[in-house]
Amino acid sequence: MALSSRAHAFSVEALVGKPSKRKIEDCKEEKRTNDALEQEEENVPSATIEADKLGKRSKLDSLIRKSPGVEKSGSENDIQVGLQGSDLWKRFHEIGTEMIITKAGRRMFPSVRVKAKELDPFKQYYIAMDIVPVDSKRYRYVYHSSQWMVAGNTDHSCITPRLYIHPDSPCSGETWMRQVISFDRVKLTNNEMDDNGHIILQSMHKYTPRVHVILHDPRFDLSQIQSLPAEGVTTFSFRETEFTTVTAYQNQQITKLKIDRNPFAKGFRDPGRNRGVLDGILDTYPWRTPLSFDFKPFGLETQGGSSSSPSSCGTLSPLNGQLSPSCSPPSFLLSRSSFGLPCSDSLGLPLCYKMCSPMSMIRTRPFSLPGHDRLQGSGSPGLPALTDFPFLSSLGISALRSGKGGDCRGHCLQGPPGSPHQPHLHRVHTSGNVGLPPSPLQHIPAPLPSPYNLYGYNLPVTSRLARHFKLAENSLASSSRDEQFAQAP
Amino acid sequence: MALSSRAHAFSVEALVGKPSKRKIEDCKEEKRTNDALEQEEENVPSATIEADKLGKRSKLDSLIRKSPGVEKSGSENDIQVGLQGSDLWKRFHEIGTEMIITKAGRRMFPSVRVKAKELDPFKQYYIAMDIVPVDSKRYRYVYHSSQWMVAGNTDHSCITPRLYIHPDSPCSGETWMRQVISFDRVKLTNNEMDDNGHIILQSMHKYTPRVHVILHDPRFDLSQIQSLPAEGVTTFSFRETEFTTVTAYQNQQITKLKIDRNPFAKGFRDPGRNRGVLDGILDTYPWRTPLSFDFKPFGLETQGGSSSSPSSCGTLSPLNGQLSPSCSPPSFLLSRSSFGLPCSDSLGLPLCYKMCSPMSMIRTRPFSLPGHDRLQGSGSPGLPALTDFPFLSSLGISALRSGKGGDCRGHCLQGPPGSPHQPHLHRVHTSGNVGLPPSPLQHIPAPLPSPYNLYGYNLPVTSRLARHFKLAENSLASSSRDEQFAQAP
DNA sequence: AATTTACCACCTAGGTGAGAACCT
DNA sequence: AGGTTCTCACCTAGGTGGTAAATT
Repeated sequence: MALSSRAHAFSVEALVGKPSKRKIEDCKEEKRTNDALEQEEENVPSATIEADKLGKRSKLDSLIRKSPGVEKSGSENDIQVGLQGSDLWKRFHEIGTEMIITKAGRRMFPSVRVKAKELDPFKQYYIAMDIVPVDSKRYRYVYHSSQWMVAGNTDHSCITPRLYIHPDSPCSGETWMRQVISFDRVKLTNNEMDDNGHIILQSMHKYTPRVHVILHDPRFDLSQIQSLPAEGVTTFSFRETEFTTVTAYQNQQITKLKIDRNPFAKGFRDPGRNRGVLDGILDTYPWRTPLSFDFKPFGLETQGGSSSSPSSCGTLSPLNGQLSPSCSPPSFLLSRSSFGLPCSDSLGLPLCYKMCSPMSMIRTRPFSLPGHDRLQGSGSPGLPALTDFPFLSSLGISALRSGKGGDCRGHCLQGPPGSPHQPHLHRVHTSGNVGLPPSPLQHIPAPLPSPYNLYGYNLPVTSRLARHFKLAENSLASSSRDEQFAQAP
Repeated sequence: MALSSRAHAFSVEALVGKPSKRKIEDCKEEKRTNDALEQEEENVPSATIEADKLGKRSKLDSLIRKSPGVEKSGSENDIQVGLQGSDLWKRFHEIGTEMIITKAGRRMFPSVRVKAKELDPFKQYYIAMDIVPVDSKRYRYVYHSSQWMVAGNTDHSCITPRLYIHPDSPCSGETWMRQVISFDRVKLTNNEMDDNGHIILQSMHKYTPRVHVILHDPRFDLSQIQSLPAEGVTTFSFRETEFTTVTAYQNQQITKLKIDRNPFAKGFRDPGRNRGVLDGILDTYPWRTPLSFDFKPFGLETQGGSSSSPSSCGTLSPLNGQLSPSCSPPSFLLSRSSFGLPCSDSLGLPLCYKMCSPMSMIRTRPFSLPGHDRLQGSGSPGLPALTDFPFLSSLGISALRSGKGGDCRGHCLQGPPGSPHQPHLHRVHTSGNVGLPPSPLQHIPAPLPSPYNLYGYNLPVTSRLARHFKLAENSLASSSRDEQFAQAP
């Protein structure tokens, strides 16, 4: 093991136990987290759902539901988003997830990958991600106690998170639902002047990613998009994806888990560790803990397969209470007056647009640079973010390209400073063991994990091995999954 | 030099001279090619333009032209598309371009990269590429004469070329025009059963790529796209991009040039060759011949820069004559009754849709796998092609994903067998020194080539070197270009 | 003293033509 | 004998955490 000497000095013994003691947080936040964890360990969906009901009601009511199976009772919005790879996320969360941020931008590991259900197959949607502060605290890691301590306060209210629009947006509901929606290529940076379209975060702070499903109404002329109010936004977040930003890993257990699970860190793995042959294979496929499977009621869709498993899609009873309002971050939603006028970056490479005015819009077609976290994103590299706003030129604002050229998919929007708190927004948190019965297949033993349910990257599966796994997976159908689903209230 | 022994046995002496004797072709084809070459050597635009006037007239007439500057006189369609890297293409063309095709799919080198002008900035366009046969001949390479000879006939009429829709489609005219539109990630295959969305070609045949600019009318509802007639299609082709398909290189000069210019073949370069330091640098940036610059009247746009050089945009007088009709390939245009109903691939991975009925349509939003040749495509890897047709499910046809997952951008459509010849189509070939005055900047010496005008790939430019080049480029503005422009009649 | 930065070796992922083996 | 397929070494391109130096 090659671990930082700093972490090594204090946290060696912590490597033995798996779920380390939870970090110190203010009570409300702590409670919220523990609630979520309990749910997750019961293998039930856990997601914080924020929905712009105003827009949703007017738009989604008009959806022609053609999806077979479950018909929701009395809810005008069935949209469900499930976290993929929640097992791995939970492993990190139990320790206290840390994410490296660098000036040049660093990918997340794990990355956010979701599956969507109950979208209208015939409607177009944008799917986007942002990362919002969990609280207004600055943290520091105390090595001798292996804990994160509050180290001060930060005012996030003047910073609006950049929005990363999935490069496949807009896309039909049918297509979104058929795929794993991967945000692999999102990069985090601590450079406030970043012009690469990366998500800008402050180090030593707690954040949580959010996923937004945005209905795109095609009736509006795309060239007049600046006057189109954004409607039909449903927002999801998953407690286990919360993390603390760092510029160097603090907790040695996090380092170890990252090295173990991130294929790109394979060079740091200890070859002398006692692992069997199967262990080695499974490390290559870090999708789940070796020989540990959990079975969710949501339908499995293999990456290459058809959506042939309509499996019982449980529903969540919506809880309309505000979730720990004093702790919830200054969130903004992609709703009316959230999308705004993008600003040209002063550096001449405005790959990430900031919302400079509360002007609502839905982009016609994203033009992105990083471009590579498509649906079920492969591990291929990409480059940041340029947004295509047809109305830019009419405002004398030009979107310029990165000198590094290349890809143009994936990009960030950023809200105006001072506007993160939208008064008309509310946050709905679904919790508890509600409406999601375990799959009838959940007790079927799975001999091997499916290579198609793997984490994030294209894996070095030899054709022979791939065939083997493919067969195993097909026979298992919907039994081998690792996801958490949530449904909009 | 590591060249194939086969080629080495016969073609060594040919390495000395640069422009080898032209291959043997039937007269009409040969004339056409020579015409084009003469134009190119005069640094004037050379492109074959095929335009669906029927659609174009009705649609483009309604464009509100907001683009500043040149207003075309009496032409209802100003669209111009210029080939990037035409110098390199010409180098290959002089020898007789060969493209490797493999079962798994092989990229083109050079790849097709274009710039578009005079699009409506506020309209949405699809930009697509296909590759059509130049003739119905099968060729074989005669080593002792270093020539391609006709070796038989082939009936291409039952094969409709797959259409590769640029992964950034649809995109606003403004955005398209701001970028180099790169088809880097197109792959060629000889596997007729290909399910990866690659372009299927026959070995030992001559082909030419075509670029299509397709106006997307946003007034049509995207979910009803199957009933939307495709209109406003303008097609461009460049004579110097013609090539012969091979499974192994035949002409040693081609091998040499590929190795010299393709960064991925650097491992085969001869380190002992006599080249100066500058030569070495320039080989890394194969955009143009070292220390040889040509200056075109079209505006330079650096990859990272703004479109700040409005330079005189000449126009081409359209020639409405049919171009060597007996030789022209069974081409199909993306016009009415060209787009059709995509078919699910029998292999379960229908990443490339074939047009099975003469039903016209424009896709809402491409869903692609290879996904990586964005505007000014980077060298990042990607995966083939899945198309998102919202109406698929209503027809009981499902688009499935590749097991390799990952990217979904870039994809092919294929026309129905037997329908490649559209009776209402005509082909317009612009030729000669028409309407394109040389740039006033064309005699400004360029000390170094711009790293932003490079061929295809993201280049290993160190930050120091990049800064150097960037400065040089900025001072040169529109003087350092390598493109051929054409305008739709 | 805490945190950040720059650089590095070592990975993943995939694009080259060479050359041997294979096919027809 | 011509043409194709497969594997390979050698590249490009870029994602890891370690490490030491720099910064605050």
